[in-house]
Amino acid sequence: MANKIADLNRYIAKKGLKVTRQREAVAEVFFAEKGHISAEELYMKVAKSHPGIGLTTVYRTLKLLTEAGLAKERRFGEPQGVYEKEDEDRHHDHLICTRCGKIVEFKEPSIEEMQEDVARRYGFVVTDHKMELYGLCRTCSTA
Amino acid sequence: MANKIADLNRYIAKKGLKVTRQREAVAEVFFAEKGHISAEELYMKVAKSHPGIGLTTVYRTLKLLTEAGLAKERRFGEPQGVYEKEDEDRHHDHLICTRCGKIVEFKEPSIEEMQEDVARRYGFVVTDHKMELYGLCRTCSTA
DNA sequence: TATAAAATGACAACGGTTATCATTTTCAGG
DNA sequence: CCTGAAAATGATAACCGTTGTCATTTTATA
Repeated sequence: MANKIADLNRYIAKKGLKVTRQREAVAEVFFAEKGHISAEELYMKVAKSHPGIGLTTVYRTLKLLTEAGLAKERRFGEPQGVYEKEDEDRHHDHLICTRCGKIVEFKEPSIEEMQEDVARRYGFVVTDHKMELYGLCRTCSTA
Repeated sequence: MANKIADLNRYIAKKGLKVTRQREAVAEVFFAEKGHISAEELYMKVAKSHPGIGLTTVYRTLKLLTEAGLAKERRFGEPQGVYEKEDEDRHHDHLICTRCGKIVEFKEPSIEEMQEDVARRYGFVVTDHKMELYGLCRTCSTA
């Protein structure tokens, strides 16, 4: 967490940019998040501890975090993007409940292998992937 | 193709809606398409043979086609949505070249099985899924 | 053919995101 | 420490894809 901030500052230094209170505030709240968060949501959470920080700055910081490889933007069907932490433990996929909106992350290494396999057959070199399963979670399917 | 139009008209009748020249024109161009097309692109193609048809009508027709189960909206990371034909041969996935933008469709039944399996472990009932592999196509990776 | 219901097209409005720009802040170098 | 150039900020306007509005036209049923 503190090291995440350090990672960000290292990236900032490397790019000749500047460390600011606002960036640290946004990054801090972002890294404290568990799952996925939209720019708007993050903006409102940040506002609680650091009022005055603009939505624009939140967007800019999220873009910076993404460039630094510390965040990843996702889009689950809707036009609104959400961001998640990009940690060492990457390449997870998502189960999305279409009724309550719950999102569960999972990993399945054997699927990865199969993906590589398929890609090879079509002459592709895979650099990234996205897999989303839509359906009903336990609660919603039994209710 | 003609039967696609027939399908659409059947859906229109069932819903108590009305068959119009505009809808047929949009549907015709849409069904003649090979891969994925955005509303804007479709609008421009339609304009060639049927000038005067508005972008709004194209959007409305695409929505209608989607409701009828004849089209499917997709979003490949970008905010702009694209539409593809939804044929009997559904549940295919996508390989997307991040350099040239080429999109290849593929099917891999064994991946489907695995998806079911994963979902079951998390108590989910899967109704739909999306899998996208991003990378470089043969041309782009060798160039 | 008259009529009610629905579709159209032009345009405004919307939501999420990005650009603009004057002002403030950071951080070298002296 | 200062000073100054480069960059960041926040307010706001603009943007883009998409949807709503509404007066007018078209469809299809009686």
